[in-house]
Amino acid sequence: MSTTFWSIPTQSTRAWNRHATVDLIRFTPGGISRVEIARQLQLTRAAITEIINELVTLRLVREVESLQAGGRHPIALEINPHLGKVIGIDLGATHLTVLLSDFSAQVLGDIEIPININDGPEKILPRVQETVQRLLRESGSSLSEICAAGIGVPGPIVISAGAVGSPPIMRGWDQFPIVDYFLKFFGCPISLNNDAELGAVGEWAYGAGRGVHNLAYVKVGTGIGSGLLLNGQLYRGTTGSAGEIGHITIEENGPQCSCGNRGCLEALAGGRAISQRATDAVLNGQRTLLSAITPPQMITARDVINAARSGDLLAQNILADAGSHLGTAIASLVNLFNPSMVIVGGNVSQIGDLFLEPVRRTVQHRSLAAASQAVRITT
Amino acid sequence: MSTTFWSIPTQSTRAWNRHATVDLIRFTPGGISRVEIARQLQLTRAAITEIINELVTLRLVREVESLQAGGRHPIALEINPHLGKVIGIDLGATHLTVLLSDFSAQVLGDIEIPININDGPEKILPRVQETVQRLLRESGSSLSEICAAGIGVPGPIVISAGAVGSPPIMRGWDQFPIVDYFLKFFGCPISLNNDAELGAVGEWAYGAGRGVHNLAYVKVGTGIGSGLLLNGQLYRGTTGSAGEIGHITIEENGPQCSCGNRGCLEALAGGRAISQRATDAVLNGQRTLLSAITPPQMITARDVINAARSGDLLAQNILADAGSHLGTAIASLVNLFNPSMVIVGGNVSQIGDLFLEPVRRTVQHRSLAAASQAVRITT
DNA sequence: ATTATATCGTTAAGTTACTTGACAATTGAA
DNA sequence: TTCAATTGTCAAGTAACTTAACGATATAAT
Repeated sequence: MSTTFWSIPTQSTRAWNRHATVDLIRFTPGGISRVEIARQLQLTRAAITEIINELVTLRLVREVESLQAGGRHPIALEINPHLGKVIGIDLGATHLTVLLSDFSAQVLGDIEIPININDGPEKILPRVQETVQRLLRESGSSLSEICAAGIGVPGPIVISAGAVGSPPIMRGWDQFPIVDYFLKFFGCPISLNNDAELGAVGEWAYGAGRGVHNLAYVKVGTGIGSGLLLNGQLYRGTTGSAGEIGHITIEENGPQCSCGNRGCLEALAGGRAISQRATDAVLNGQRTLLSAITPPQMITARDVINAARSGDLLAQNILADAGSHLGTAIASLVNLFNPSMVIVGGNVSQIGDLFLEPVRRTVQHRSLAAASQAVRITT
Repeated sequence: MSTTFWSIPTQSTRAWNRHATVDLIRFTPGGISRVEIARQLQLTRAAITEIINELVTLRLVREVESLQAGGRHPIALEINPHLGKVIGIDLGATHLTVLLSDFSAQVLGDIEIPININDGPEKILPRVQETVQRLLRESGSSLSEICAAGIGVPGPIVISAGAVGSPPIMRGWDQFPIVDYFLKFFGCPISLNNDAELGAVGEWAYGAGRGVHNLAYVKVGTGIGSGLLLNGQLYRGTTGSAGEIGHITIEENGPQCSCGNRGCLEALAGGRAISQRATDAVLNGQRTLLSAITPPQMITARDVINAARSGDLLAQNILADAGSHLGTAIASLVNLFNPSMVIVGGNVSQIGDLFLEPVRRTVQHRSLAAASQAVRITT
């Protein structure tokens, strides 16, 4: 819409373009030439030359070998990997993943351990700290080398407070100053983000959604969240809680959800709903590989996924059913957003088309033609 | 998100700022000074002086009387109303409204007539033409004075074609070149837009949502549509069909909808659902003012609204019920978008809190606290 | 081997659209 | 009458591009 009031941030235009240049270099494996950057950013070679000169003197970018043929060989540019290291922390509902990488996003090591997010920050955060230190030891790095850390959590972020705000599946974490905690530990810039939003940006940068302007990333785990990339920008809403697809209503009188309502998507297709349905089926005496797990109350969503992969019919049916419910929610999302791509992530997406087919079919069926024809759904 | 690739549109920066200036003048009743424009657009007085000089020589803007006190009086600027006139056409499912205004958005006259949109463009468009000519005659204007026309339709727009694409409630209009048709008639720039999107921009510019950055406008009529203003920009999606809230699923096994699915919002809270429920109630012999209308099949949504205003209990219940369903859908929208305001428009919104209260209650109840606390719902 | 052609990166001059800072014009209040 | 407060304007300066020419390499053709 052209009726937006805005002015050019004159003092920072160069900063924007510098940032865009760095991102472009980072997200192009194998390096990229000045001319190619100029083409993609719609600037002239001369302008890029100047920006690159700055970045090279800052030692953020370095020149590597030449590339193609057809004339003078372009000089490949890449992020200087020796500038420092980066820590990534993925705080899930049931698992914690810590990851170490260098500045060019090369992974140097990672650790995954089971946790229960509802133990609260006082118990969990020290465990995160231990895990980070173990990872640093194991990969022969030291804390002083870390020059940035990123944290992903399954709840809405209050940016100003550096905390999560009234999260539906993170009991005890409301308003806890997570960023401050890690700031004291790492002593370097900390970025706290919603896990699904990170997924959306990740897919846009490296994955299936590369370069797509309107993209939704739906992360299915214990909870269900989504990250929205609209008009090429991450959209977070007024208070940073946009994309909470897990608690939109599918059935006005559906089953009870942990958030207190009835018929939420999460109550029909979330990790707990899947394990619950499996438990019920086993208790009812249905024939399935899952009967091997005792007591049946201990069946997890991951067990169901594994059984489905091994060909277990009951598990496959449960997942197809969840996929169909997810499809209904995604159809609503498609009607509202009209994105060009929806990417389904999380553990269930690993079983592939077995889960994705019911999703696709339901979306095709339940969303308007104008929108459903434009959307691609993948993992 | 800072990882967006963009470059300053150098050739058009000035055009942007000029446009922003014009908008600011237009949307400030009583005129605005150069200094105030400079403050709001975050530019210097000198820059604004230059832009204003251009606009004044173009005769688009003119200087009026002085304003306040406290120093030298600022010179008020306003849009030159004598530059030309503008036609607005609102093509609803059951009614057509044509409106004539001058350049400063002062309404000079309007006409409303009942139509049936499903008669198709071949029948309807000539009637629009007649109505426009009648309005021009009645207000003493001529076709040659018109220098712009805006058209609102209740369906998704295909901008490149100047037409609507597979609209759920506009049978026979698919891909009909509406813009071309009016271009031949008016011979001036035509702007074709979705009615709900126009509503969103209108509320943002003049109405309850002035200056709000994340705004959803929900238009409840025969169909239900919505216009989305995200990050201060109108969001239309990949193919221009974003905001189709009318066909998101509320009940997976709900009643049949005209779009072919089950349990769409429109099938539960749209104009046709309201009149249908009233007809059924009368046929079942319930006591209501609506029994006066014969045959009961002829009861319209507007009749139900009128009865509710007169205190009819049945009508009030039907509308409260529809409001509750609408609330469920808006709750989903709030969870996904986290807007700071939702504005409910259309005919039903005229009855005010009687309809809005169930909407508010359901949204409060069904959406996450982080999002529902930030949102205001009005008409 | 030499020349032609193509592409890459750099440099210098020009342009746009601002900002800075000085200044005259206007007004209410001391 | 003088002062302080504002508004609007003007001239000079600046950031961040663009244009255009040029030198540096590389492959392909003669």
